[in-house]
Amino acid sequence: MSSSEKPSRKVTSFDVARLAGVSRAAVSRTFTPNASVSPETREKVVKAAKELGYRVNYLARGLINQRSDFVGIVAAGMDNPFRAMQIEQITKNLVRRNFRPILLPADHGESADHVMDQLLHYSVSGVLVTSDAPPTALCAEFAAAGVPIVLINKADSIPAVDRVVSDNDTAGRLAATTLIETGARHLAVMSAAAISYTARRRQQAFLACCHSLEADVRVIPVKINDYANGFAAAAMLDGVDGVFCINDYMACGLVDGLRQRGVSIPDDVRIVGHDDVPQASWAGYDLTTLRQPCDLQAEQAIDLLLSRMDNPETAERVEVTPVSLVRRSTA
Amino acid sequence: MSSSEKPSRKVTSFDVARLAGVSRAAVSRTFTPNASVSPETREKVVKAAKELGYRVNYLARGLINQRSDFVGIVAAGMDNPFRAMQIEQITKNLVRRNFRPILLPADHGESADHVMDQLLHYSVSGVLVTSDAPPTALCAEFAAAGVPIVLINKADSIPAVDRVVSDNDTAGRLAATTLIETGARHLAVMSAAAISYTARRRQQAFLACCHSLEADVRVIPVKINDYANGFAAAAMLDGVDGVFCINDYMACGLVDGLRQRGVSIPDDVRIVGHDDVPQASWAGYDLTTLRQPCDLQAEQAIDLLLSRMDNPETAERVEVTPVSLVRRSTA
DNA sequence: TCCAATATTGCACACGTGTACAGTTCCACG
DNA sequence: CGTGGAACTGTACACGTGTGCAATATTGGA
Repeated sequence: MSSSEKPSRKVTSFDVARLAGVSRAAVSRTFTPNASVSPETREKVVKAAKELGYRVNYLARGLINQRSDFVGIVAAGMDNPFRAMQIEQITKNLVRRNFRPILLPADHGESADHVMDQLLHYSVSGVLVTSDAPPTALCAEFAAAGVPIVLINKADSIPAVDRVVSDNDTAGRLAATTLIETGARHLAVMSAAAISYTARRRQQAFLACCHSLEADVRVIPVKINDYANGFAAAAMLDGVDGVFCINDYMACGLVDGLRQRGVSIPDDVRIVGHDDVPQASWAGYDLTTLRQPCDLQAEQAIDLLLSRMDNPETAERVEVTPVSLVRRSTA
Repeated sequence: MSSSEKPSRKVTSFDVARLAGVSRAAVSRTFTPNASVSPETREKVVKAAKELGYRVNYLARGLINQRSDFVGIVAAGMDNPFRAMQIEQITKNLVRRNFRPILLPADHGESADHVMDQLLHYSVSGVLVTSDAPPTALCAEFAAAGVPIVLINKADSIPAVDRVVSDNDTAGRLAATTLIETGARHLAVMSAAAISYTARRRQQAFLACCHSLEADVRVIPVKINDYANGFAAAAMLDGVDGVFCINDYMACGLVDGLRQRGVSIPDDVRIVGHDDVPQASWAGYDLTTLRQPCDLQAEQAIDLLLSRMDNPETAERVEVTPVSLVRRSTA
């Protein structure tokens, strides 16, 4: 009201110290956990701070602590709903643990280099990579610079770089057995194996399982694992009566493409997807799919980050998260 | 190879200066745009920097420049695909302009306070708010602290707080005329007007247009503008043959709900959505909808941010982005 | 050759904070 | 009352950088 302050300058710990009649160190200690301050000093400081609207400058704190509470998230393909789920889980988890997530979209391959390079200018506490095209060399550089880095669903084994990967082998096997069990005899797997480790791995496991069961199986290659490619692929399914789509995003496209061609699901063609994105449970699709617990993945990835912050010398670790079959109406 | 350096300590401009045989100021100037350095000095510095793997510490730079290149993004309801589009556009635009987006999920109302409060500890260059529940008081506090803040699709007019809003009035009118034009006679609008300014505004415009055309119209209130509520609302449509869904996310639910009840679209019920999310163009829905240009919104929001950074005293401004009708098969 | 104008350089300070160290106060116990 | 210890406080330095200012080197012209 009457306090018509002009906040032209940021208020610093000096101002608070002066107003509270204590040393600046006392102010610092008041806002530092586990520091030694007497109750009355603390009270004076808190009062003065509130009056001035003081907030600790975390950048300055990070400068001296060599640790900034920032965590970089490198993500590509944000049109895929699963990516959105991932990012939501990761950011929420980070914020809950008092980190600040810096979100870096890295779609065009070469831009990932540039974008990740930028991160090295901030003293990020760590980096999470969910991109499909991570520059391996750059990851190694982060590790060399002492920045903990965790890859989610990535291939490359890099010294000192931890990973969280979904159980793709079980996924491929469950997909195959479910399709066969529900009556499919001529199977196929749709994936852009060339550009995605995850797709490659699931495809291999699926094929291996089919072969061991002596089932007829073929590969339907696509360029990108997205809706449009799934939709278009509906035209290339002659004779196939059971398809494993490497992700739900593409599976939705396939379902729509098949329906448009008058193919009945699951009577003519059975479909199993992967990820359990929200759309998979929508009544319009009701996809049978393999759920990937992206909340758990976020949790484990950040745990790995923290653990490596404490002792950076550990050998690289791999956490495998379980998949679970969600039976719906497409298989 | 042979250079078995132990990078235990961060390399600073001192190290570079020593190796290059120049002063530390020369190093700083080399990496500062528009600074005066001779070509040969610059070359020596660049060479030394590359050899040591030196990177400017942006936190320290921000400390002295009073300006970190961080921009906070406060977002809620990330399950809505439109939010994902928004976040993708905003982050890409920010990165392109050499800012670092800090993504803050703020779902549970009171947590928005806490989360935004955290931002004041970093010298963020600005804040973008897309949340449906923005703490007005806190926004004012940011403005008072001299932090530029832009609201996207928000209601409150706050001194020194700029806004980008979609043209909700035109949206409501276009929805009404399109439904009537395609044969609907008993209209309805579905929205959670209580919790969302956007929903309220579109609903008002829709109702006003219906009234002026003397069309029969009613309101179908829902709790949240999401898929599940849209799906459930399919049971409450007796007599209605044209529905304006406040967003596509909910419209998808309504479509699925109606189909499950054997209602034919658009013969029995016409539907117009809003946002033009990816799913609206999926063959399974093929929603007639109102496109909101979220790339343009991101561009304008960041423009406003920059412009207010230069002169903070400007009166608050409002940019209205156009909507365009996308005719598909549901109306 | 000499001078003025310009370009470049280095010194020193500033940004806002955490914390080791030494000094002070206080309390409990012998 | 004396003493040891614990609790607290303040001083001073460190973190890594940008930049004003004065000093110096360079250039151009007469």
